[in-house]
Amino acid sequence: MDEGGRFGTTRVGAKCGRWNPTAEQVKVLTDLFRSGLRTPSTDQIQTISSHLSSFGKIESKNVFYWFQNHKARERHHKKRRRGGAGGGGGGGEDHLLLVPEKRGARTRSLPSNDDSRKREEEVMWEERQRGIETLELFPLKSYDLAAEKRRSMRNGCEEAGFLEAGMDPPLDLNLSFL
Amino acid sequence: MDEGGRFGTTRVGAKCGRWNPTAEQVKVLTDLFRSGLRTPSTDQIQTISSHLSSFGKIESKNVFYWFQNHKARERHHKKRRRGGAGGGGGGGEDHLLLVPEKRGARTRSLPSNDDSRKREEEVMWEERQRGIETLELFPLKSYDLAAEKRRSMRNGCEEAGFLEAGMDPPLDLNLSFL
DNA sequence: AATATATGAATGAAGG
DNA sequence: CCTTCATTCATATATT
Repeated sequence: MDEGGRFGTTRVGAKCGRWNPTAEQVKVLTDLFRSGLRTPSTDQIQTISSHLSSFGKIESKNVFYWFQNHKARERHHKKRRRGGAGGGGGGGEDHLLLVPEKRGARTRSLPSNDDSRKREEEVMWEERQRGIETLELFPLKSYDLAAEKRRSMRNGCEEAGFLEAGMDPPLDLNLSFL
Repeated sequence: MDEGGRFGTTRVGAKCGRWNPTAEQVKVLTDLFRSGLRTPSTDQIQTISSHLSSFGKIESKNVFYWFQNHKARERHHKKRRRGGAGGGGGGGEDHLLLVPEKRGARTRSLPSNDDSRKREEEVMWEERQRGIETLELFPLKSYDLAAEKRRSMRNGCEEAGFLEAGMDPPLDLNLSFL
């Protein structure tokens, strides 16, 4: 059937688990995207979400994920371009007035002139790596916890399946090693 | 499409190129986080990593990234509210025994061994470390430890009525609000 | 109904 | 720390 079922607040598959954008919401989001907006700031997300809430339930994270996904897929979507299905509804005519968001204007407003606060945390990690790499090989201490578990695979991608099957993990959360 | 994703214990199906934490690993990390640990030191990272290696392949950087991501996202989830995800599979009780670190024994500062290189960045970190030195006791807010794995997705509709913010959004499609 | 595709949601990894 | 990219999982929807 056509996607006509998802109009207004009467969406066919509108369950509670997952946000199902209405056609209007998608349209606005798409317009914003086509206008150049790719990574909205927190403030913009809030604003967009508030305005889009008039068309149905929506949260800020939905807007955040939408742009995140749309941007990521727009780039990797050049190969298998297929008809718009699912939420790709659309079809509508409306003009959009959007002011182009300047890149770099985030909520955090990182001052560009303040270079003194330029802490090199990357270096921090690099230094950490150096120390860890040389330490990770030899045993640190003795843990009774290590003897508790009998892991079957330490090498390879597939882990064991004794965890989530419904049984409790064989370990007791004794984290006193810290 | 292949849907053999997270079945059983871990997210089997993921490739080996990326760390795929097991349920136990996530549980331990979550417990540590709940205990107040936010920015583990190098020592703590390597210790945690060593212990967690019993449950599967893991590297120090995985622990480092996990805490970084978890902290950042936990903060965002304050506003973004997460949807139906994991469901707290297993989720039993978790008794955590954390030995408070000795005050003054800065985990980050390497002992007066022969550490000749001391960056300024570390000083910045030290002041932050002080925050977690005295965190073992005060109760953290309830963290959603239900995000470990998604196995029980048969959750009923939790809500459908409470929208955030007002119910009187302007109907104009003018997106000049940005 | 079964399969395929689109897309929402989550998170590991990395950059700055 | 904060922001962003890349992958992956999970599910709604379309198509056959």
